Amino acid sequence: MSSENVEVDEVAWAPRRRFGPRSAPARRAILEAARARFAEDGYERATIRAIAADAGVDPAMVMRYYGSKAELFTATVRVASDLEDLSTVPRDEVGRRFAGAMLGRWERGENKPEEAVLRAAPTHPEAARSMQVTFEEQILPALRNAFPDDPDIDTRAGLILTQGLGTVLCRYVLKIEPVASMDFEQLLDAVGATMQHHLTAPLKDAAAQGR
Amino acid sequence: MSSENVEVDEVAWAPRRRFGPRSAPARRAILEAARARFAEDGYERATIRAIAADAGVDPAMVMRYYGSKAELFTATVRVASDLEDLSTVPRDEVGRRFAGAMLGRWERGENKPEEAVLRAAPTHPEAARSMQVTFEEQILPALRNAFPDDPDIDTRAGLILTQGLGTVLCRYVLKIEPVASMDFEQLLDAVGATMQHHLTAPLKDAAAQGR
DNA sequence: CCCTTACTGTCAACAGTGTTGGCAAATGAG
DNA sequence: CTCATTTGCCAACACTGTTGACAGTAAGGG
Repeated sequence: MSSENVEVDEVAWAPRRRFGPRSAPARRAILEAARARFAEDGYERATIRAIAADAGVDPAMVMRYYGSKAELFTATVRVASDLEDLSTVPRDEVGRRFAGAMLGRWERGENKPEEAVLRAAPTHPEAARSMQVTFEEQILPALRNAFPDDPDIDTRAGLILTQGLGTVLCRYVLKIEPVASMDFEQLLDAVGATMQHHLTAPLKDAAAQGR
Repeated sequence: MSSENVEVDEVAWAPRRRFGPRSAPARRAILEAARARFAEDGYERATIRAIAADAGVDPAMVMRYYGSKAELFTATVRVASDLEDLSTVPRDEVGRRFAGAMLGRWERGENKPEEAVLRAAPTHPEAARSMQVTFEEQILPALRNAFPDDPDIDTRAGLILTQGLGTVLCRYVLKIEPVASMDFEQLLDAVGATMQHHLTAPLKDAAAQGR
């Protein structure tokens, strides 16, 4: 391999590797098996060998196609969750609507990738960062759209996240009673109310630091 | 069903076997090193070999004294969190006081065992169960004491847990902005208010399908 | 046709993990 | 002293993520 012939096309950090179309079925099978294993067993307990066995390929192929276990994980959690438009919702109902959108997916079980990343986040910084990105790209714009004139909307969105993530964690991940078995409508009512509180209640002045 | 053992030795929490007092320093060193490693690295990334190296003992000694990595973990998270008596607090201030007690420990960094168990809980069912026990033995009695006549206090305590755990998760574990860098007093005010809401706001009737 | 080249797959190996059992030294009781 | 128990060290096992060498395989050009 001569040096002049090598094209240094943007491979610096690009996750884009070049593979022929012949391996597409194998790659897809790997991704599918990884999604299931990660969601069910969590990041650490899901082994590459098990994923490869589920997909019917050699473990080395997983490495070849996805680089590492961490990259395979990030590939599985690449999801575009479409949050409904909240700009037309009455301001005193946004909290309830947001709670319904967030909890509803978990209640219906349409949350495989999110469950995987939430289970991995506390011990895997990359997963935690993925949650930060999801918050900034999904939740924050939706709430900014609903309250375009509120200067504190970012802080309020963060507070809403604490209530939402905590509910999801207790009910669907840790399964802590009585939250796990609580009537969904009752839970939705309470969580929606506190989210609404975070959205509209006056915030304590924190300008003491900005002299 | 109370057992007769009243004296809980700091070190003598070995599974079944009895060990001589000569190994007490080693056992204590192991427990201390494990506490630090589990809190900092999480359950899976904290290796027994590293814990043994920190404690200056052979990895096999960890197994001999604590049986397994999981048992060592449960030994480290045996914590008696002192929750203040809430029975004398005015009813409209319990939420704020509880938020201060829960978040204050994390803000001051007095939370090593809790951080370890919270990081491990999403992927380790035993850790999740440990959180259930903590909720039942610490949080629930304290709130029952503060609201002895409320028949829904268990449900309300669960709702409070969702707000509390979510806040801790976002701010101290996942470090999601803007919650992580938010002014503590402002955060405490908002979280305390929603906890108060969970405590005193009317609950939606869930008896429709209950009977 | 063969030859070249890149892609696809298989296998073995490496360093690291939790865990186990064997064996030597130390300690204390008789 | 002898002897049994405790304490510690070491090597090994099965497993993990990861790497590299090697063998088929499809495509394209002479």
